[in-house]
Amino acid sequence: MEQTRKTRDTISQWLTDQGHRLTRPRRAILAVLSASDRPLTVDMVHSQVASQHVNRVTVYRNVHLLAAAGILRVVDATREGFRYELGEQFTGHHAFLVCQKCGRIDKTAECPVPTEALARLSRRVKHANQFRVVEHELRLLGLCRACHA
Amino acid sequence: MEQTRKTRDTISQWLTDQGHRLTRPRRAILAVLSASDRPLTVDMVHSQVASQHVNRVTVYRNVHLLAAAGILRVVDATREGFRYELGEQFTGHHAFLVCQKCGRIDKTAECPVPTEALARLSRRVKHANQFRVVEHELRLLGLCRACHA
DNA sequence: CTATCTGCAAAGCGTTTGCAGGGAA
DNA sequence: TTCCCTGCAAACGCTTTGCAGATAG
Repeated sequence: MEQTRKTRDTISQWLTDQGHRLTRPRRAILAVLSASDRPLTVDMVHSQVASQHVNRVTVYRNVHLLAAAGILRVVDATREGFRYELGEQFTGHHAFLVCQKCGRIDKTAECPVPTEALARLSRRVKHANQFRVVEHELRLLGLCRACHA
Repeated sequence: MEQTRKTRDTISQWLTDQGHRLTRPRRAILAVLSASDRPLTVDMVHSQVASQHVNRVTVYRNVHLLAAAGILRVVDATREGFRYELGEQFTGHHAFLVCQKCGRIDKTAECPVPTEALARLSRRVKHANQFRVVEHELRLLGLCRACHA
């Protein structure tokens, strides 16, 4: 995939530009997250890189590092610990589908929050709460296919 | 406060109707959550009821019970464990302000997600993902007053 | 060659569970 | 009086940390 190839190069660049090394575990972890179409927990990532002799602790340390480097986005816990996915600069903006029963999280193709309505609320909370909105995250809670069967 | 009084009676009713007892710890926990204008962690609740000899474990058990009973809404983790607030039937629908630095969570007065745009997306994911949307949660991420100073 | 990174083991810490005594209805 | 609930202590499981050896650049 040229697309995938490009993304991978961009990410590598991003990493090395910040003075981080491109190690074997990091390649493996990024490959798993790049190939996934939904946020993954540390455990999910680890189960896919364990065969390549990547320690669970190394996964923990690297998702933190990658998130701090702006390559990963922390999606959030709903059981099972935090989840991680590639940042919006790689995947585009979207909402989340969170299953209230099993905790599974998927992404939607689009986000229904209108830009100007959001901007209006951002201005309001800026004044009312002295809160500076940087980004937003819409979670649609409900039941996934497996759980409402 | 007549308003507060009414809410408290409603909640008590809700509890006893489901066969649960109205105990001293439960009154204390509900009083704290009712008085708060933002979601609280177990730790926050406990620190406010500890003086009344309510054990931390009892807080854990009761927020679970109250959430299962539909009285509390689980807001979510962003460090510091899960947070709880009264259900929307008591507080109305709103969005959240989540500080990316300190983890503080506040509520907004309104939610900028338009009903029909949401309904449209719900229909779409119902077909595309076989996912049934029950409710939604909009989180505005950024910096709170204390953290951008 | 050197500073960063990894793996292993152990510590940390928030949350859950077992059990006996206590209290609401 | 009965069953639900609470408190205490211990168990659990995920996450973090210390340290010595490995490795990218």
